[in-house]
Amino acid sequence: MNSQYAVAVHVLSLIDRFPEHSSSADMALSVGTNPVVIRTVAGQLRRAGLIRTRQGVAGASLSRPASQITLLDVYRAVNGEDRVFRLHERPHPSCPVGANIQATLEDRFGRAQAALEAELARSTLADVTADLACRAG
Amino acid sequence: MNSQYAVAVHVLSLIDRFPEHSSSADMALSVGTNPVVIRTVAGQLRRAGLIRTRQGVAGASLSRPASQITLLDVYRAVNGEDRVFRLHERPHPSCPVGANIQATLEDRFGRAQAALEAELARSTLADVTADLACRAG
DNA sequence: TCAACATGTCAGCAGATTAGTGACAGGCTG
DNA sequence: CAGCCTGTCACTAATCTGCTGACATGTTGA
Repeated sequence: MNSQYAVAVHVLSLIDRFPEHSSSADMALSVGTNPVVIRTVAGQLRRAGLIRTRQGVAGASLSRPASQITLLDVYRAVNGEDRVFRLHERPHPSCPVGANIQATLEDRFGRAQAALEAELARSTLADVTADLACRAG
Repeated sequence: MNSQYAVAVHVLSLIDRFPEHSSSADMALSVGTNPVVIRTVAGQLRRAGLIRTRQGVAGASLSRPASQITLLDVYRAVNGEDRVFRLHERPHPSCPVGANIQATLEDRFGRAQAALEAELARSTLADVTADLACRAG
């Protein structure tokens, strides 16, 4: 898993708390990376319908309230259909184990993925920014 | 996540069901890879205390019953302390968001990781091999 | 004893992934 | 129209991934 997910949550938190400083240059300072990286992540969030941006105009805004954006939404926006666990590619079809291991693993790994996503769905962006405000004192 | 985890479960299933064909060469055939890959994964499983091997002697054996080896044990054997989600490295310490985002994400991502691991702990190697036997008919 | 074979481990390779960066087309605003 | 912004591309360097040859070391049976 690349760190784009963490960057995406960071970016959304900035847009929620400091919309007046949500240009790619400003957010790049807070995230500690290049503005192009911010614009790339913002593009994924925009295509997922989580934020609104306008070419040529600094800043971004949330498409819906922070309380209605879950960490699962962000995960899907950044990760697409990728799963946490990967299968090996070429198990031997003539071996009783090799012939069936992929289906079995897909089942078990799928349950783990579902548990992960269910937990992500329990946190919203509002929870995150409330937590940030609490920590900032 | 690399596919070593899937390979590790495959290897353990082979050792459980066909211990007489658990040389690195035989298992490499079933997994569809090079024997060195099998020996590397087997080394991780051995260091984690899940299997026993002897240098110079073909084959491996489980260190304890398959019903007492969970998929979480295998995950930890192969993955060490690595977590599914990565944080970005250099958030800005002077920004209220940047200064606290890592702690917040560590908390939320940690819960998701815990949910994932709890689900993995619910499956044992015995469950996997039973499933394989069922599918093989 | 020794030939044959096995494991354990390392080094190196090619291809994919990751993060960062410069460049620039195109849009907005005063 | 000057200046600034976003969206996107191409390129680089570093890292990761899977595979493979090589070889030291241990075991076994003749």
